[in-house]
Amino acid sequence: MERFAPVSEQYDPDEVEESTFEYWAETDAYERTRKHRRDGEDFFFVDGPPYTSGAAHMGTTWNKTLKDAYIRYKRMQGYNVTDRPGYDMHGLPIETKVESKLGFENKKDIEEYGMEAFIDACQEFADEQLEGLQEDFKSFGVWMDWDSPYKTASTEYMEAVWWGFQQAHERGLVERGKRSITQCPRCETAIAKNEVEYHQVEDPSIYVNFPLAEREGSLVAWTTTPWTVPANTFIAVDEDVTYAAVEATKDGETEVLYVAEGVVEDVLKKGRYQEYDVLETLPGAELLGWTYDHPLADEVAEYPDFEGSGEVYHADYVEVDRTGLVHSAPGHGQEDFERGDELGLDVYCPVGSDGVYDSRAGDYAGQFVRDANDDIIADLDANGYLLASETYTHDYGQCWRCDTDIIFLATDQWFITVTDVKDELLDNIDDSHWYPHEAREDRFKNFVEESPDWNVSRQRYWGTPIPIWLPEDWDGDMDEAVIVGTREELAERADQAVDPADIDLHRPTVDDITITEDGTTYERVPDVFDVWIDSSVASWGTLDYPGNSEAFDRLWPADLIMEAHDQTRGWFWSQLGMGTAALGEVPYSDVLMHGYANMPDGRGMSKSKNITVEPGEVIEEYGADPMRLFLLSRNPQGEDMRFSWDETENMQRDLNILWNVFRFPLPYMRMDEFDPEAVELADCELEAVDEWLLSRLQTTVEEMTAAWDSYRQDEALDVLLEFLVEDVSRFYIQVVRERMWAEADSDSKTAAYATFHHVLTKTVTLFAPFAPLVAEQIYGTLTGESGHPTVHMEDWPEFDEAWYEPQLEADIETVRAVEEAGANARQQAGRKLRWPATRVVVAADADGVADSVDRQRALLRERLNAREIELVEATEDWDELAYGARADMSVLGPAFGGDAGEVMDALNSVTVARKDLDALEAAVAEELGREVELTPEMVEFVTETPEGIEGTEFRVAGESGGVVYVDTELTDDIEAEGYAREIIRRVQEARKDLDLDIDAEIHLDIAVADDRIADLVVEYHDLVAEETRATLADVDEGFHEAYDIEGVEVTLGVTRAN
RNA sequence: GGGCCAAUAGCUCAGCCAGGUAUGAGCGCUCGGCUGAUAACCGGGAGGCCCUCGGUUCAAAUCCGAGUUGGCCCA
Repeated sequence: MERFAPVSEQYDPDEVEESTFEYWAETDAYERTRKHRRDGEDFFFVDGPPYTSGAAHMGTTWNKTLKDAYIRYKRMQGYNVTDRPGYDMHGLPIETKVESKLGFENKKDIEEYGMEAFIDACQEFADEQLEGLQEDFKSFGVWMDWDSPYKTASTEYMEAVWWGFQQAHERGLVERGKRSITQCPRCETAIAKNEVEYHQVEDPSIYVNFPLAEREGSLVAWTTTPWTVPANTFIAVDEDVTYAAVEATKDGETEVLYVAEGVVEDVLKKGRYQEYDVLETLPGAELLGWTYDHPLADEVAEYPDFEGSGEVYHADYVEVDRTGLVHSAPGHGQEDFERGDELGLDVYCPVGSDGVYDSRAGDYAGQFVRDANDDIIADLDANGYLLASETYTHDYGQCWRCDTDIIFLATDQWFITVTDVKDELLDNIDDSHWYPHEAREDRFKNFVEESPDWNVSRQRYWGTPIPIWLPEDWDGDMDEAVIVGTREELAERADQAVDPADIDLHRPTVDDITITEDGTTYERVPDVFDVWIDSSVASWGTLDYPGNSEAFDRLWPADLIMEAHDQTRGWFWSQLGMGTAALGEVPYSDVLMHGYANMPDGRGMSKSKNITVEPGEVIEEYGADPMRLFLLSRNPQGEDMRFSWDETENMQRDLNILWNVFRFPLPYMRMDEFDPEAVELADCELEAVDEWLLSRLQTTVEEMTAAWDSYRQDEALDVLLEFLVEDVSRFYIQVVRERMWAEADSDSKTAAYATFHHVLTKTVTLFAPFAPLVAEQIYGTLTGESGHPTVHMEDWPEFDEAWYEPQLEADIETVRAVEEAGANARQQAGRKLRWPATRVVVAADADGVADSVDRQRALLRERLNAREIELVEATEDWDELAYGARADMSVLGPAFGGDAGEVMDALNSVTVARKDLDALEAAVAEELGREVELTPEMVEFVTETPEGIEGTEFRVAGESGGVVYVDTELTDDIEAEGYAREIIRRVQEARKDLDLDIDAEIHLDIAVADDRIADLVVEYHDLVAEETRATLADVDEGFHEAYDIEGVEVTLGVTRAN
């Protein structure tokens, strides 16, 4: 880019985006930046892979923006950053999308269509989505290695999964087992707990009598799943609860029922018994071991009838609710399963993976379980075991993909038994640093402590095949199983010819491979891994390990990962588990856990409910950089974000200020052919404000760096924007304007140019990680050929002690406070800034303030347009002042106890003529109606503006600074200058209206209607001429305009000279 | 139902950990000013049951308890 080239008058995000993207492409900016840091210290960042279905939403956008910003920051600090993006491409969500695209209803349709073709369709779908996501991420300036993302569906990556699994196996952490799992009968697979969504459904609610075998009466249990009754194995009671034997009468017949004492009346009412009699009460412990007959023994010939079945046991999950006895079927319910496991009971489950009863279910065989509910209820009724039947609306789990009601089944699944290494997991957690720290201590540790073994198997197609080969009559001994870890290993052990360089590890290719060793042939189990397993190995999968070990040896474990808080139990956890199971270590060092992106009103975003703010819309409305700035201005540590259109607009305005600030000096620098390379800042004759701005830059750099390094880029941005808006725009530019405008070359002007150029270049460098697009444009315009090809190759600015002047910063802070108060006082006096004040009196409250004012008198005079600055030291009083007092409650509270508030009010309301404690006590006593004893520590005296003088208090660094008084007395000279400045302003306006270049010379004709004023103005003709680049002359043609200035008519004529 | 987090001006948020008058900040609103950055910039003003209820304390936005609403996670 050409240095100091003219730029558009306004910040236009669209234009900036377009030209920057073009520039990046032309110059290979990304590749060059990476190359530039090739020899830097390694920084291993790992991208948490987004799932490849759908476009980037605001949450993903926030996440990627944060990642991009931190990667850029780290690069600027010299690191060689790993920035490979990742995509999570396997799993049921994509399968169901493809199924619905192809019009499939269930697994059989897939088998008919052909597994290979179906998997190809899934691959194609995932690839398409991946491309869309990449384009989304690029659209807001993210720089990652888009040309070679890691894909969980790639052969290299699946191998990384296999390897990790094999490592876990070698540590003895893989086993097959029956578990009660949540099954989607449509998808015919187990689904993870977090994939279960809860909806309100209406289910049967039945009370079933289980007839006691060895004594009279029945046990009454309640259930909402009649279809689990065939699998009833035992009845659970609470041994510490009291139960009642009740003789109940209905329609002349009596029977004995056992229920918890506390619910007798409720149950009997449900059963519509007319009378009842409590025969006896007994503790639950006495019921233990009682036996009963299966209520569907006739219908289900092969009902659970084995050692220990049909008995009463204690269980912790029993509550005195409904009946106080719980129908338990370990083949279905999860708690039932666990208790049955403890009791050593067999697991009986007469239901297939599609939710259809098998032959063991007798009369119900072939029926879908939920469809059998009515028959079962009818049969129970016919058998005389139905006490009551009604319906019940409750939350019930459904498959997140297809909304089918889930069922609980005990089936054979593969597990990684992370519970065996729980202590190691908890130890390893301490090796990671979490931001915010509490998330690790509270949320994560709680979760890990309570987490069960991992069911890693899914009975599906589009996933990494589980690399387990089993002999035909396998007995469950893992030593007899073959677990393959790499392609090479597979090629070596397979019976078939396998080319490791070429093989696709997906089903069905691997399904056909067998292994024969020592005369035994092994076949692969048909399952695939749960998709969560894929991403759990990202820390080595992203490095193509084990296929390639160089990067792994050098980089692993990850230096940094960052995701939202839902990943606590997701990716943060799965990586810890897999890292520990496979390598005995936590695979990441730093974790930045951010929040969720919510709607402006605080609701969660939801694509399906059409409650979203789309990143594309925001970019279109306000631009990519403003959106990024907004996202990066939010606290990234745990807290949810509310998206705000208004705040995004504000960011655009702030960038417009950046644009204006940078644009301001360009015409002058161009005109004077300023060459930043030829001027050494240290050799310039810097003025105080220049030194001040350079010092402020150091402070800004230091504060920003500290914020970045503690993962608070939002605070860094605050500091930067404040520096830009407050220091550069609102102060430095205002002060430096006259120096820039001066016609003649001067050391002062050069110093201003050099300062400005240096500060702007550094400032835009500091902006680079936040707003990479506009930063690039500005940087290019400031540096031209002399800088790096891209701002993103710049080093992160370092704090430079040599330019740091804290005293000067404090001085200017005081100057600005005084200036602001002075402007206020002027306004009260109705005196414009253009009219000089004869004097300004600063009555300081503190020595430091007085010293600062004293040192900066010249600057203050200029800023306040005052002829004189008078200073009243802190130790002095100004005769005409009155004083008030302010209470210090930290002293007053303990001293006065309950009366403190009252004393405070009195103190605050009185005034005295002197800063005198006795006088104050007297005044307070008067106000309060009684004497109080005050100490100097209790009060702070404050100046108050006396009548007749225009004064305004000011504060410095949160402390009272003093009062600024403006004397607005008019003299001839002041009037003369006032009018002259009014004229200058109007001439400047005319110059602009006439579209004159800033260095164009003019002829100026001034006619003042009032003779006295006309004479006064003549005194300032030189000033007017200089400021407007004018020669005073008669102007007959061209611009003529009459103005009313303070009631005096002034006519100006302006024309271009020559 | 359980765990974690949040609630302060119209909006977005500081302040809370280490209790002491909310001079709260920016934006917005409004009135005024400035004027070769000008769709920029500066000053004044209005605007608060600090989510609710209890407790601790001389004193609570801040600490504690219960609740409400929202977010995430787990049932």
